[in-house]
Amino acid sequence: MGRAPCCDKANVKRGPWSPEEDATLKSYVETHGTGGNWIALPKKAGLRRCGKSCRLRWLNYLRPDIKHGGFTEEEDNIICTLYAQLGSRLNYGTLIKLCSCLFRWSAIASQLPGRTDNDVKNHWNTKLKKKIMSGEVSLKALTNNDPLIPSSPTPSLTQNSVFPSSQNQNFLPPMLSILDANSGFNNVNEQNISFDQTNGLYGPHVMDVVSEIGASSSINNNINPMVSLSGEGSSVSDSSSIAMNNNKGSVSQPQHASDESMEMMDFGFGFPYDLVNGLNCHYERVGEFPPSWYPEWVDFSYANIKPH
DNA sequence: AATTTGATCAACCGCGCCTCA
DNA sequence: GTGAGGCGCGGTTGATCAAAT
Repeated sequence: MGRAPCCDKANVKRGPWSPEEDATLKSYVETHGTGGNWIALPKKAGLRRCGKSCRLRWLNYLRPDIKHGGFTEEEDNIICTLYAQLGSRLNYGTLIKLCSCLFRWSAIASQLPGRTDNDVKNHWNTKLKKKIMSGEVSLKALTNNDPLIPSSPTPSLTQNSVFPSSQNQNFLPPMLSILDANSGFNNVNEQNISFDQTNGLYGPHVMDVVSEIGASSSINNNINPMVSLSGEGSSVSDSSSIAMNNNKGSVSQPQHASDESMEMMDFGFGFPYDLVNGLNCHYERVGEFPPSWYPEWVDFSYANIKPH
């Protein structure tokens, strides 16, 4: 039995908004505000629309500070830069996808005044991704001097965090740190995972491990991987942790190897395997991703990106 | 001129998380 | 502590328009 629908779908209008509906919604919100209840708003405003639809229309189109039109080159750069920080972290995971940790377009959008997460997402999927694939644009990590990056690592990580401290010269990059934490996965141990810090290359076994995660037969059935991100979706986080959790059903873990393991090769949100592989599993541009920088990278996503 | 293909983006959808009774 | 209601998120769909054939 699924959840109850948020509205009576038979009696609400769907599809494109008419200018009259826009005017009604805009006028109502500007006069009365949302009242903290989008579900009740359409009835009060006299609209035959779902509350969620009203909210989306307001946030993505009618809000007074919304920017319409093409993205500037500067905005593209910001998106690419932030994607390199946040997006690639997601790619590390296949794993993270497994763990239901969602990539946050809203975090990127929050750095672009007047842009919505929907805008940024569409722009990325339709234009930037293609530019990157064609080599026209490159994903570039920020430097430590970049104003978007904290000047020093924020004290946000708990002692239980699997992410390494800046002082640890032998840490693995994030993906392997995560893998390493999930000791329930077969073949994940110091003998068969290697990372050449001089050349910035993962050892050849890494992708085998990642692929293995996509196959339920290789996962210890008693263990459910879970990434717990405190503050997710609400406010700035002051801690983060990655923990193992045995609660069945709390985390989406593939139950059938075939489809899920194939899907794994896509690494989430349409990022082709080859590109992800190039970016994350072989640090050909190691100069742009100095290993000593990873801790800040990790911190950054939790401590400095503020949701709307 | 007609048709097909591709690009764009507004809108919908389902689901996880949060709040509150 | 629990469950319902609501919010906010990323993923996906589909309508529309432009370009190509």
